[in-house]
Amino acid sequence: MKSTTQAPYARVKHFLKDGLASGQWVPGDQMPSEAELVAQFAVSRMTVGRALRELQAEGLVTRVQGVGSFAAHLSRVSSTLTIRDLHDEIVARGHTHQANVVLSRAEKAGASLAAQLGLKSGAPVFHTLIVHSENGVPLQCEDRYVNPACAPDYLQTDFQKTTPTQYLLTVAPLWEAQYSIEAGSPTAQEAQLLGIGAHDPCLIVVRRTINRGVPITLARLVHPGTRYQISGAFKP
Amino acid sequence: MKSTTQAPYARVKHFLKDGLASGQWVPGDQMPSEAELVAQFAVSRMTVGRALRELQAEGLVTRVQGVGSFAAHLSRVSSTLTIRDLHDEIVARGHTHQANVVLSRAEKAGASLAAQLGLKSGAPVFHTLIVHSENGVPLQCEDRYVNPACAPDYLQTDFQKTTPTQYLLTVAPLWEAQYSIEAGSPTAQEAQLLGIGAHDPCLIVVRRTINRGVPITLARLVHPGTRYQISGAFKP
DNA sequence: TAGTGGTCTAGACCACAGC
DNA sequence: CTGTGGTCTAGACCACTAC
Repeated sequence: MKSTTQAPYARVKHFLKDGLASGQWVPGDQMPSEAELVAQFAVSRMTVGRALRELQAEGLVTRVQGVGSFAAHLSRVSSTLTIRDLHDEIVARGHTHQANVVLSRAEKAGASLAAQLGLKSGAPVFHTLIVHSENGVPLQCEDRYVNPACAPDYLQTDFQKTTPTQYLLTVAPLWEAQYSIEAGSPTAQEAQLLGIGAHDPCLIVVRRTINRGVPITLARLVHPGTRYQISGAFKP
Repeated sequence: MKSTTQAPYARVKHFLKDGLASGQWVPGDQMPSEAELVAQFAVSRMTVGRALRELQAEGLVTRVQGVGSFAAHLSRVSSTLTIRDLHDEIVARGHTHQANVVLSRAEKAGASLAAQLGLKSGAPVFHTLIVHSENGVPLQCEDRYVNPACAPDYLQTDFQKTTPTQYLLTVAPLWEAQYSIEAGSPTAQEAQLLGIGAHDPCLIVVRRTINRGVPITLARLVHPGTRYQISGAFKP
């Protein structure tokens, strides 16, 4: 497929996208029906159907069976937030990554933690505290609890070579995650480990990962506000 | 389509998803070819093609023409970050939203700002500073610059009723955005407007919006760390 | 050459909404 | 009833990769 000769479904898709971008159809407007597009572009219904289905998946079009296709209301603009493994992220920048394992042991879960990992209060959990550095500068303090049932060999991992995220992806593909991102102050220990002041702003990501309904891990990732940011783009 | 009787393409898709979730295919493994799935499920190639194409769009499968389909490496886990309009977000929680317009005027753009908005240095830009409150509590300080060419009537908007985001969506659908999220301290003015201490951690989102290659607006959104967080989920 | 994915067609049946 | 989208089929041609 040459770049100058797009596939028919792509031509239909771009035609509709252009119309949306130029305001030809404003949110709520009814868009051409599949039959109209079939006639206009002299293609089969499968082809225009694919174009519309992909636009729907991208959130640009709303379709209702028996009614029609409509320009979507874009009051919610969704972007793609990519949570990369920190090791990959650092290496991709051409820098060196170093992990300092502060703590790695089994503990008894408190009530709150047990609830979040789907365990009974007092059940054993794995706990690691690792400081990740980029070119020697502390970038993230990773405080993580792991459900032993999902990763019995977790504590035997050499976290200097394999990040917990990488290891956990091998034992259980990541199929569901809840996260929250907020700004806050580090704990006294975190401030010391990261080499920052007790009141320096930090970007804190809390992430809970679940595989097939079973909670795997709960992580609190603390980053110095001056050294780390999350960035991304929204491109329809 | 009954919930107990899935569409064929969905059955194929779930079969492959289950296999990936259970580790039947680990990242890098070759998955069944279209022809094999056609035989196994007794469906047409279009149907298995759709299943595989959607899995590819979800980032779970990598496909290479002439080679095959493979379980994707999930080192990058992408989630969907939804940037909702703050007004909608507050109203959705059943709370009241109030906007306090601190500043609304035209200014001359400095070099850096002009560059980011694609203007000449010294060209006029619209500048608004609005404090958004939820149930009377300041939640966001919105410092925004707007390209006058894209929204000539911007300053005539009643920001008590319509947020800048809502207005800008009407004059130009949002087609591209770059954002960064970081933790930092507020400026002295922001601290005062938000009613927080000068060193309280804040979640700062900087967003630049572009429509059809033309920069529309640049916004700095400062939120008190104790009152605001971004949350979301990753669900394949 | 054989196997893979990428795409298209022409028609079909169904479910649903509105008149 | 008509018009809409939701889905499927059976076969086809092409481009690419590997051998």
